[in-house]
Parts: sequence; structure tokens; C-alpha cells
Amino acid sequence: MPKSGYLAIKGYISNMIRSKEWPPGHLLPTETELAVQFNCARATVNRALGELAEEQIIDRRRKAGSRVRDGRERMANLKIQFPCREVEAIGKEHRYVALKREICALPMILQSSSEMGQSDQCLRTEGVHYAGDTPFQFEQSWFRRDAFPELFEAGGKVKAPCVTLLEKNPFYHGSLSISASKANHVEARHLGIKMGDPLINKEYILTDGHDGTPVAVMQIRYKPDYSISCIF
Amino acid sequence: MPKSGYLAIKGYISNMIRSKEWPPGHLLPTETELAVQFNCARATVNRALGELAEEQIIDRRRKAGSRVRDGRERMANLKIQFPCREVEAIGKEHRYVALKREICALPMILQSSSEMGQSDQCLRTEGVHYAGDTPFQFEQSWFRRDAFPELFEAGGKVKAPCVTLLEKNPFYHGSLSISASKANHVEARHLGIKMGDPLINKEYILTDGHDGTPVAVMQIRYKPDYSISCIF
DNA sequence: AAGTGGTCTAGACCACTTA
DNA sequence: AAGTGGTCTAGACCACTTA
Repeated sequence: MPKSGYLAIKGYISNMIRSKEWPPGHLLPTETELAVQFNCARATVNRALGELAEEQIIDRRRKAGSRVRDGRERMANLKIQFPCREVEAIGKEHRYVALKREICALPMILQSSSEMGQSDQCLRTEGVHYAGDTPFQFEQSWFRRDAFPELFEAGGKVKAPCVTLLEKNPFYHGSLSISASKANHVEARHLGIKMGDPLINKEYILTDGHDGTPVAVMQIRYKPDYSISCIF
Repeated sequence: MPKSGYLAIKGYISNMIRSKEWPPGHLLPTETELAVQFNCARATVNRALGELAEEQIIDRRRKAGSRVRDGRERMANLKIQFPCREVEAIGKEHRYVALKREICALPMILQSSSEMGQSDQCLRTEGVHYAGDTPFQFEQSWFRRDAFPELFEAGGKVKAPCVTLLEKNPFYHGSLSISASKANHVEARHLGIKMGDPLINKEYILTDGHDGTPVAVMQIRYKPDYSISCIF
């Protein structure tokens, strides 16, 4: 542990909390008091406490001071990787086999309440992502035409939709939902497993950067040997 | 968007990146240049860039400067909630029904290579967490005796192990792994579902705060209507 | 009204990395 | 050797929240 600097202060406070010397709810010394104790400027204490608040270890409020949080709710960092990227990450060659590609009406989840009309069109794709020669993910997706016009231009070989998406904008926002289901015969055939086997599913809902309306849904199904990991 | 302050600088840079005016790999102006541009102190720019680096939007290296990251790997915040807490969070009453409780040898994953001997003992528990009257989670766990002596004192009514854990230390670290499996007849009976139904599983491995060795494993199985969500 | 934290400034020194 | 970011200081003013 560093002997000086804001990390020393962070370490000191973390230890007091971990050792339960300062239990949840405990009121911490003020920034000024800690600055005296550590013989440093208040800005240094402020950085230490600010990071602890960011990490949800303490709660800070003006005038009320800083308190140790009830730590029963923690956060972990989960890596978000679209299918093409996930295959690359395990060091295998990514290959996409398109199965379906059709224009359809917007599914419920992509219908924005306000604007209706000609944008009311949607591309639905279905395909399998291979890691080398092994089927890895079965993908079924919907894309609003007004948000992704370039996906509708089917020029040449059909690329995986996520590849086109990431070329357009590598910084999408949205939500991820993880669930389990039983493989139906289509999913089982394309993933090379038995019907009724358990699947892990990720459902990404991508949102527009400006108004936050949903613009795409990607449903990705994985074989039961797949798992998702993170640390906390 | 704020017109001044470090948030204005963050917003400006975020916009340049989102609009692809500054594509991945692009070299940002130096802190000094941005301080001139925004007519502020370098410390203010430093805070803005520091937060963008924290959020993995940019990469920063001394002398090399700050660059826009390849955004294809994003991070999402996943809430970590132990079973008792998860039931409370949906507003239901938490009740734990213990099914098994036995001393056994350490499973592989809890064996620390270095220290062996009398601590070589483990508590294995099995139980069901109810949300109100509905079975919600089937839990199977292992705890090292040397790390959780208080769990071995079976005084009075048996509490859920996670409750005792959180009383001892609300700030555990460890890893979470999410997978899917088929319900066997024990799991199916206790969760009130059919054998062969798909389950979502969480496996928590808790580690010691000091040396990082694993001290407990909690395997939690959920019915297929359960899902895990996060935003990114 | 008074006590907190939030943010900013102008300057400083240094660590690290590249050339 | 030179340019960048990392961190710190001493001081300032303010916003917010409680009493």
C-alpha cells in the first residue's frame, strides 16, 4: 500500500471499513479532518473519498457528510461483446452464415410511441456465428430501417449485422438481459446440440444515442457449455 | 449539457467521439491545449479526461497522449446480490428452508495449495430461498471452516448462510459465473418445476480479502422465468 | 445560519514513455 | 532529451442540506 497520496487515504479508509471498525452507517471524518490527519491538501482527500463514492463504498452528501454504505449491493463489471467480437476474443476465426433475411413489421419492442409512418419498417435476420468450424451462437435480430439504412443495402456477401453496426458506431448504448431456455429443433440443429437442451440467451436492446428509443434487438443463443463470468 | 466545468469538456469530447469526428485511434489534443481551448485550468481538463479513461472511452499514456479507444469492448454494471438480498429487492419476504447441512472435505476449488492441515474442513449446505410462498432459488454452498467459524456453530434456527456472511462482512470480493443447466429431479422438486426444465445458475466464488484465496462457493439455481439485466 | 462536499485555479514537481 | 499525463498544494467560492 502506498505510504502517501490519495491512494494511502483510500487504503486507510477501505481497511477501516473492511475490518468493520467503521460499520455500515458510520459517519466518516470530514475532508478537512482527514486532510489534517494525513497532512495533505483537502483536494487530495476529496479525490480519495470521491473514488470511494464512485465505487459505492461510501455515500456522500453535503452538510450530512460521508457515511459507510450498506455493502449488500455490489456492482460487478460485465464485458459487453457483440457476437463477432466474442469469437475473436477467444482467438478463433469468426464466420457468419446467414439463414434468413426479411423485411417485416416492427416488433412491439421497437415501436416508438411518437413517430410513425414510413420508418415503420424492420429488417429481421437469422444466422449462425461460427468460431472456426464450430457453431458458437445462433442469432436472431431486428433492426429499424430508419436507424440502420446501410443494413438494408444487401450488396455482395452478407456480413454479420453486428459487424456493420460496429463499423457505423462502436459506442452503442442499451440493455442486456440474460436468460435460459430450451433449444427448439431449429436452434438445436444449427448449434449442433439436442432439442430440449438448455441454452443461455443474451438479448441486447440497442438504443438511439440522442433520444434513447430502442432501435435494434439482438437475441443470441449459446450452447450449454457457455458461461458468463465477471469479478466483483 | 453544462456550459462550463469539467462536464462541459467531457460532453464536448464525448460528442466528437460519438459523431465519429474523432474515430477510434484518433489522438486527442493534449491537456494543455484543451485547457487553452476551454479557458480553464489543466486540472479541470485532467478530471474530464480521467473520467473518460475510467469509462474506457479513451486510453491515456504519458508522452503518447490520449487516444479514442476501439469501443467494441464495453463494460456494463451488473448488480451483485446474494440470495437473501435479491428476494428483499423484489419486495417479498425472504424465508430460507435448510435441506442439508454437513461437514465434508474441501472441494477442489476451495483447496489452497499452500496451507493444509486442520483447516481442511468444509461445511456444505443445501437449501431453498422462498420469496413469500414461492420457491425462488435453490442454493448449494461450501464454506471453509477457517474462514467462517461462525457458520459452524449451529445455534438455534438455521439462518441462510448468506445472511450470516453479510453480517460478518458486507464487502466480499470474488467472482460470479452465469450458466444454464437442466433441472435434475431434486432441483425440479424444490423449485416446483419439471425435471429437464432449463435453469439459470449463478456460481459465486468468494475470496479472502487479504490473500485472495477462495473461501466459499455458492451455487444458486433459478427457475427459467428468471433473468439477469444490466445496461451499458 | 452554518457546516459540509463539489468544483475550480495557478502553479509545481515528477514519472513515464517515446524518439 | 523532451513531451506528455499523474498527482499534489493552498486557496477560493459556491451549492446544497440540515438544523
